Amino acid sequence: MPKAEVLTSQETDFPQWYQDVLAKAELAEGGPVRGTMVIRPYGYAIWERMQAELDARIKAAGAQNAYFPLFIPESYFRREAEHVEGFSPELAVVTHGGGKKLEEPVVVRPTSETIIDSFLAKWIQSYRDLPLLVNQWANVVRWELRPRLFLRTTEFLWQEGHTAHADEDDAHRYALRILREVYEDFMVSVLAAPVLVGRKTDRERFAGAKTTWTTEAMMRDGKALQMGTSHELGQAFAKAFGITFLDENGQQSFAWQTSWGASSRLMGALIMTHGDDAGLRVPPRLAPVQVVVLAVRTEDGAGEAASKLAHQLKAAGIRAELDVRTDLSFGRRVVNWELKGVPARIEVGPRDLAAGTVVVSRRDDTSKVSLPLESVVVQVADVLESSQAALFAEALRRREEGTVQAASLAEAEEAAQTGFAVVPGPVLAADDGEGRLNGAGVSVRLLRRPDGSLPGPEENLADLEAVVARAY
RNA sequence: CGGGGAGUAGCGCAGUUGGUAGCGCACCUGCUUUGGGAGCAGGAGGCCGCGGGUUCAAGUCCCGCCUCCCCGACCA
Repeated sequence: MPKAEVLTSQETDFPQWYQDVLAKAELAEGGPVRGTMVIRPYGYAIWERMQAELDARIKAAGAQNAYFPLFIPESYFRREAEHVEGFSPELAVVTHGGGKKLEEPVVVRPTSETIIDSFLAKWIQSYRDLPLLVNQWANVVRWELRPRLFLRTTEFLWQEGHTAHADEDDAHRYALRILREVYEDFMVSVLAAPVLVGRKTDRERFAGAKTTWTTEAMMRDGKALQMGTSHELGQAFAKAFGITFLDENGQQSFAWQTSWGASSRLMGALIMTHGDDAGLRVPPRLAPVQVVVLAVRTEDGAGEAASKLAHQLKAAGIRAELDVRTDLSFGRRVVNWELKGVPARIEVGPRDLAAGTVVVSRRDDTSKVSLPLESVVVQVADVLESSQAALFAEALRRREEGTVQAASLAEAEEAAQTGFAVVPGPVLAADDGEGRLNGAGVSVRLLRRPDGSLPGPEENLADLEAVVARAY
């Protein structure tokens, strides 16, 4: 039983490694139409865990789920100039239905501001109706020129929140609340991804937004990935769709709005933040399977003991799965569970049982330890928490080691070949620094204050610093 | 749309001067195995991208078309 490379190594060819993980961990594959994606059961189980964790936070922030149509009249898009300009090139448009040419073409939603706002306009009459906070889980379509599974697909899954507020300050505070309490918290405490938070430059802003706030993380190849964004839309959409209300003084006003989203791209973030040359590594708080109990053999009571242990783990609230497929070799099964990134594996065999122990193996650091059978249920919970913390710490260290201070554009461009560069605002502001970086394949991921805190929506570039990188 | 590749078994690939379609992995059956991708034996699986042409004969040569992948511009 020779030990061969299971995957293309990250160092050899990172994109190929990514593809290998998708296939071998049975996460996803391409569909027959270019840019479409089939999410396989194990991949979807992880996505459902992401949804559950995000959804709980969204609801805690006061938003309610609703559902709006997939099809949007084409004319709706033309009502907001910047929005239509940004999205026109990537719209999928239905021109025929029921065997006949449609009177007005119908757009397959690329995002739902226009359709949702047209209903908010009907639902909002009074300041008492505000804030109005809705979210939907949906698929959207953007006709992408160069798709990559999970990272950039023509059809993708996401949640999109849309809110209306009585004044600008309330909208501003809510956009930041979503950024912090939904996105940052999920990414840090569940996904174990040390994200940076900041403001987008005008160039990187959402089409139609006044201000875009973002969460960005460094992938293992040093590139940046935008993970969740929260937009302050001002009153532009309210004016385009007629979202007005009477305030306390009986004055007619336009609502102030936000929209915010995080997508199945988070699956790509998971893979590229934690995956290694043995496959995926899923943080325990996210993992649909936290512990696999693997019966080495079924003889001498090992099968029964493994089954009993799996039940005890489930009863203790741990997401456990039993593997008694002894028609497959031990090594084969171990490799498969490692590819899928299950955080902990408990091996139960006759040899262990004779000693009253089991072997607990951690996916994050590959360590193995023999523990007493009676106490393993309690101890494995500690192992899971420890593993969660270790994955975050490892990703944070990687980002810190891969980030350099750059005093010039040339230094920034150089550093961005392998990681992040922090550039003083004045350096970026002079001579269209951002445009010149873009020309070199480097983009401004976010702006923040030099002390790392979030700037105000209007704070000047000269007083801020930028994190720049190559990005997905 | 510009530049570069590739279409042959589920996946990855080979196929010579044209001459009956092959290899590895995966799959099925049986036996032996199982503490880090098991071994042996037997077996199943093909519109060789599509259309035309040359030829006694085309995966192979010629013409046309289609699709996919990689690198750039757009982007969650």
